[in-house]
Amino acid sequence: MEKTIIELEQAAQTLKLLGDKTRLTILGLVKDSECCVCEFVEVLQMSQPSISQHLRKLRDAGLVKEQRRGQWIFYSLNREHATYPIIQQVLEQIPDQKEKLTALEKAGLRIQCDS
Amino acid sequence: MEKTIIELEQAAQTLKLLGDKTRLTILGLVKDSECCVCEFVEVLQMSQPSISQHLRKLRDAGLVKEQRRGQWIFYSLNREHATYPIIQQVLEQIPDQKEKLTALEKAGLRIQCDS
DNA sequence: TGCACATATAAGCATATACTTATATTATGA
DNA sequence: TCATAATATAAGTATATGCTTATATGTGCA
Repeated sequence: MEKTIIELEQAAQTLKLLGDKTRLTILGLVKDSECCVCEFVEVLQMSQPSISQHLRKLRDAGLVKEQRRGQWIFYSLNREHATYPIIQQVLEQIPDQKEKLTALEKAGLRIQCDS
Repeated sequence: MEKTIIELEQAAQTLKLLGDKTRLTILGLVKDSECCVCEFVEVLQMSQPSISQHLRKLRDAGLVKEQRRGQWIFYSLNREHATYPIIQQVLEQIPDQKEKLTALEKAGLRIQCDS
């Protein structure tokens, strides 16, 4: 496997974004499945504008992709990003966030959308 | 090899420290060999107080260790830190900083101290 | 067309961050 | 003991950050 070296400046930018509990959790959540804003709000127990602002930073940096489906906007991890290898490594070393989504599911709060 | 999971909060704290070009370079430098403050100043072309302040943050978080030898204080990577695996992975994915030290050496500015 | 929901954006504000300059601390060596 | 070198710390300041509340935008549906 070819090893790609990530420019220091770009690595620092990504690491700065990862260096926040909220954003790190968001990335941990989208690692496995895409999520919409209201799910983040529910899981993280934060205000909707605050979540939106964090998502915007992640999206502006290109770390996540957004896709509108009906009234929801789903966010997913951008695995094509130059710094994705860093994100991947980091996410492997922190607790899995999946259970938080299954808890949502049990509470009937998971958004299932196929429009 | 046992895989250790790093608490999200602690991971975020370390990532925040890594998310700065200066500190990321410093960690890249001490990855291979310990360095003293004046070497960082030379390599990074920044003021001494600024460097010292970055080093303090890294040391307060426990990411680096310091050791006085005569009038110099040498800094090295703390490989016992809980989040060291993250740091290690990140440093593997950015350009090696070693050449900057060899450049210093050629310029006769490397501190060699054995007191 | 109009209302409700999901989301984004704007503006304001308190705190954090990363420098600067000035000064203190510690060690060396004449 | 004094001057110098290496480093740390303090104080000041401009900018960045992450929230808040208020409002705008876009979609679905009666």
